[in-house]
Amino acid sequence: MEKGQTSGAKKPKEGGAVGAKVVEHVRRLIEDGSLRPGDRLPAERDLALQIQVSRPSLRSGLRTLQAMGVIEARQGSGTYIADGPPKLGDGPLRFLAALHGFTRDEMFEARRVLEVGTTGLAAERATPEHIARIADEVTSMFATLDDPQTFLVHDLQFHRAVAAGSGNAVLATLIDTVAELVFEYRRTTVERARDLRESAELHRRIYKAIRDRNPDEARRQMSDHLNMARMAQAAEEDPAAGPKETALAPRPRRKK
Amino acid sequence: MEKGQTSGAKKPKEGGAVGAKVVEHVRRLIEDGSLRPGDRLPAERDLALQIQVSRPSLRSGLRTLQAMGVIEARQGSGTYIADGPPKLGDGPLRFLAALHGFTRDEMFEARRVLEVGTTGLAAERATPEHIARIADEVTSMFATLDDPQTFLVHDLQFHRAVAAGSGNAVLATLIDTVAELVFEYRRTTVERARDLRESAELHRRIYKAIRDRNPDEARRQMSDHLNMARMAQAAEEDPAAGPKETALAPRPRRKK
DNA sequence: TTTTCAAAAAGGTCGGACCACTATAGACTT
DNA sequence: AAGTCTATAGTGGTCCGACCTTTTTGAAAA
Repeated sequence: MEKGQTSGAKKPKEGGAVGAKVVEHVRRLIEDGSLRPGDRLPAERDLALQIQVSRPSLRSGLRTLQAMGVIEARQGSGTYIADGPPKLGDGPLRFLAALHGFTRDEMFEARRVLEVGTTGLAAERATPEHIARIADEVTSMFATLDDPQTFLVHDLQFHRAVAAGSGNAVLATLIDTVAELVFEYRRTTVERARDLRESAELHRRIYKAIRDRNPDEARRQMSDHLNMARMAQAAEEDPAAGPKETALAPRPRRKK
Repeated sequence: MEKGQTSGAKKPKEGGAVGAKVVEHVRRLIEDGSLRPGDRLPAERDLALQIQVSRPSLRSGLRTLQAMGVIEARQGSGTYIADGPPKLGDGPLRFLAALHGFTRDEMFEARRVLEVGTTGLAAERATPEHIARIADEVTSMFATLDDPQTFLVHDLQFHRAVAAGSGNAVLATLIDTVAELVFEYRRTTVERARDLRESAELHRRIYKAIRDRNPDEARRQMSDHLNMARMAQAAEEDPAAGPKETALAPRPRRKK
């Protein structure tokens, strides 16, 4: 009470989240079409004035939007609405995996549920362009059998291409989120992989089923592939034997 | 260059994101077991010292974690690691829906792929406790046929309970994310609903199939239910006739 | 016309001060 | 002594203003 204040401190508008106000404002701009992917937002100093919040609070809200993958800030240039393919940041799932001890098997099972259904849809609806892209990835996989890291990239791209072939962006986004996490993890073990050729062959069969417009076969092949991949990864992790509690999150070490 | 600086300004450690440093630090604490759900983080001022960043930067990182649903800040008390059920904030998907124009049909299709597979798993593995909870929700639905809003809550709870019955937390999280968005939207139209009784009946059939350990039947019933729900919502939106481009995201109004 | 470079613009970071809410220890009442 | 109330310390929330780094851009120079 005795010390003076450098400048002014206003009254707190509502109770809590001024940052939320920013998110809400931007959401409205997007939902009513004023902002579209690729557009640039007003400068922070200007936007702060428009929304009637301070710049720190504005930045707080923008940071939230950034974490959600909605906007992208480029220093010196501006802040832009994300325009790439829909992306549900891999961060969240990764944290959830660490927090709740998601196991590798759970991740693969989730992929199986997602991708089996989606692959069936792709077999029904994929356009020739989609099918061509899927074929390209299969070819690339066969071409990189001796380079596990690159092989893995094309593996992921293959699954992305199939998901795109389903024509359902929601499913494609979900698959991408889960698959990316699995692949990121596998990147560290793939060097010990066996049977890259067999893996490529299984992908080829999925491709053929989609090309032949055979949803049931496509589903079956995708299911087989993911089961195989799950076991392969288990073997890579524990070359010895019995894979058991191998989780993405580590042992529960408690301090208290 | 000519004006004095109030206080100090350090050299920029690395290139860019100091906030990312915070996220990374917390991630490590979680992944190595030092922080577990429900734990309290050190006070911002202390944590900032530990990580060697300023408090604003620390808060920036914490805001990111908050957006990901990893932490929860309680004013006057502290910042805590989220402990509830895994939650992949609905925010992101909602924005993606607005940005990329996800349609209602796409959302329902994603749910169908996710929930049909998951329901099959639930029919195989649900414990008696899980089954009891599913039964409770069905009962509640029949008890609230005259209160659409409450009915809807139990509808959502039913699907959550089924997902929990699958024993797969990853799938449960994904379903929750998508379903919540769909329900949030439907909350605005459900007042015009017809046939709440028929909807309850369909849920009861899913429950029975799970109880009877009949995965195929459970899958079939869930698929039917979601198809029916999709059409029902279309009717609620457009009581007149032909449901067409009704999307979660609005018309593309462009300024330029 | 092309190249160069310095100013402007925009996001990133920082320190400090103050506000609002919570929880708790100590004082007061009973 | 037990219960209640209140002052206070602690913690997150907000704001300001200044400065840094990067990008962009337009004018000057070649």
